[in-house]
Amino acid sequence: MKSTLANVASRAGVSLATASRVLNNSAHNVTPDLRARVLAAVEELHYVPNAHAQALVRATTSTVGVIVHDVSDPYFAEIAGGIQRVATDAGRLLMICNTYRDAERELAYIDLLRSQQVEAIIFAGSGFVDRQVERKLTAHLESFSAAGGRVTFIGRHHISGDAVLPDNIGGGRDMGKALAQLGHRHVGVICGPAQLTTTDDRLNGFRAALQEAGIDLPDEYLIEGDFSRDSGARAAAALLDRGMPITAIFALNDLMAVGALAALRERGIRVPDQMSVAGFDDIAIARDVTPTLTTVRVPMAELGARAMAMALEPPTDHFRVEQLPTSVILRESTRQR
Amino acid sequence: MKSTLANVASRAGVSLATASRVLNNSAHNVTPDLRARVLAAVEELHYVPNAHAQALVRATTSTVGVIVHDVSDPYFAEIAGGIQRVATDAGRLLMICNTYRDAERELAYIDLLRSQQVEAIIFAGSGFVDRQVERKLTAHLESFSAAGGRVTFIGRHHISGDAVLPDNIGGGRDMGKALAQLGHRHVGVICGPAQLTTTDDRLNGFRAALQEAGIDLPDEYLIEGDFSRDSGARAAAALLDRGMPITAIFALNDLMAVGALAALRERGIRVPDQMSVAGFDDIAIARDVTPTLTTVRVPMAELGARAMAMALEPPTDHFRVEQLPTSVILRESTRQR
DNA sequence: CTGTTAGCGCGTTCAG
DNA sequence: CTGAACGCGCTAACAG
Repeated sequence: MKSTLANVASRAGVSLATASRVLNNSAHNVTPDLRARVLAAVEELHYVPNAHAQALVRATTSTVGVIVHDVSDPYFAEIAGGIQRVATDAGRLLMICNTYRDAERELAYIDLLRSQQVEAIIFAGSGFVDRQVERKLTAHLESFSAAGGRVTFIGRHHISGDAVLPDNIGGGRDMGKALAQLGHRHVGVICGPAQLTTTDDRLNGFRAALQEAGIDLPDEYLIEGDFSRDSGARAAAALLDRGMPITAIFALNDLMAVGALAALRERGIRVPDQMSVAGFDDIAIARDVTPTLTTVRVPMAELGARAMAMALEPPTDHFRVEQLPTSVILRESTRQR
Repeated sequence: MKSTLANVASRAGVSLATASRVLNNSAHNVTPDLRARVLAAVEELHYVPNAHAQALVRATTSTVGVIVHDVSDPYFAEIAGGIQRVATDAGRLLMICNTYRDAERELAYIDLLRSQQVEAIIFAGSGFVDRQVERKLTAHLESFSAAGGRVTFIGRHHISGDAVLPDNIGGGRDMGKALAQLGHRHVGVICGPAQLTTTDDRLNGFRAALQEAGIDLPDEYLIEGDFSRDSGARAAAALLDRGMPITAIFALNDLMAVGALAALRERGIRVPDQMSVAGFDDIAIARDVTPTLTTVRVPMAELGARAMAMALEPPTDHFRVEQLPTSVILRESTRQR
């Protein structure tokens, strides 16, 4: 016996409409007697409404899509946690999709989520600088928004929509100031993928601060990673091989900084005595590596929570952009030069 | 203009059925001419099929539910990654739900996923020893299975269903042997929540190995944590405060071991010189903490991948149970006594 | 090869 | 206060 409203109704000896009403606490009142009979039938049949049938007839779905680069990356895991919390409180279900930084997959997921009639889509993680990609993205989202779907971005700009951003430029600048103040004049930087806006912002802020302090940041001091731990290790090694007089390494995220720490250890270079290391994000393990990692704290969970909240609020006539502050946290991996 | 099949059909000047056929590559062949017109209309209208309407009429949904304790825990993040990979390859969409170890929430999610008509539910993470809870769980799952839903468990037994298990008992035993061999005769153990089967298995295996080596494991050497990093730190501190002659601490998961490492560092106790520390799982950061962490490797991603694969295979007449091997990995945090 | 039609399970008018 | 009937968007017979 399938668990459908019709079965519940007939078992309770009432009409379909009545059964529906008691399940939805409809404005129409139902006789306590009938109500009880329906509830009993629901219990006996282990009835749960078919969400798809409901979705077909209701205006909205109460499920929201989340598109991230990779949830198993602690940065996104933290953000997802923040989103989840607010979503759960609001009775929303999450569909989490990993793009693994593939722009095409991102587009495919938008369609997929659209086909699921999600009420909102939250993008977490940096966007692509590529103009072409952004255009396609916008086109795909347009049909979604047109149908009443809400869209929110976390840490991505150059795009039309509500957004909540960590202050990447400010964070980069503050780290630049901090390292300059510590007396470092030659700093190697492990960047993220060139086409990500996050990379741009953090680096630009950092470079600006150095310039203010009269410090140059030549191109050969820069090296590209992909925000993963292992790429950080490789990049640090490569940086060392270039034989430059650097006294500090700034990785544009913590995961790469952790990799750099490992690479330095392997080569017997003591941190911070021989080389200072700094990261960005302040993921949980930043406190557990040795030495503990100096970094820029990004309020990840809060970023996620705010984005979810915005997506649930009624749309405004203009796009809202919220910026959340970042702050440098000095730990053991950096020291005065 | 809403994006529906009907609109696509009328725009292409064909019938609903024809439009449906070209979109589903139905066995029925369609004239190239008509096919092209439909495809063009799809393009212009940015049409994506309504998954709910499809679900209502199709046998199965191609989305599977995943119930975990907490995805932002690296252990589950790894497992989820493995599930995700196989799911993506098989064209399945994932709905990930966090229970935060709340048995009630777990039951609620089963109903929720059932209402979403998911084709399978995968449970990741230890079950509860509680008989009452298991009974309720089984009851909820029964109606799901009865309707053709598939169920797979990761690391949970005492329950009827297909399962893939890490060899927790064997892992515990091997670690017991290893520590005994290193000469440790007084080992403090930081356990997980008492009602989780994982805690039982790992501890029982460990205790058995110690006994074989003629080593006692008195109750005051045990302390309960909740598998989180901070609980590990607290537990280690408490263990030290008891003033016992322990020379090693075995935490039943890596996260707690990392916490213990932090607590020891804070008290100025050198690892492994003054105290050896071991964990369980081999999460990524086990290699990045200092000293690197001795642990029992659990093939987490593989666990997830196998579970997803099993859920996708046709059901058998009996429950299948696969056990994946674990192995001790000796690193720097333990040493000969 | 193509079009017409009958449901899938549910919420919601509209009469009674 | 209750029930019958319609339609959401789509697929799968069934005719033509």
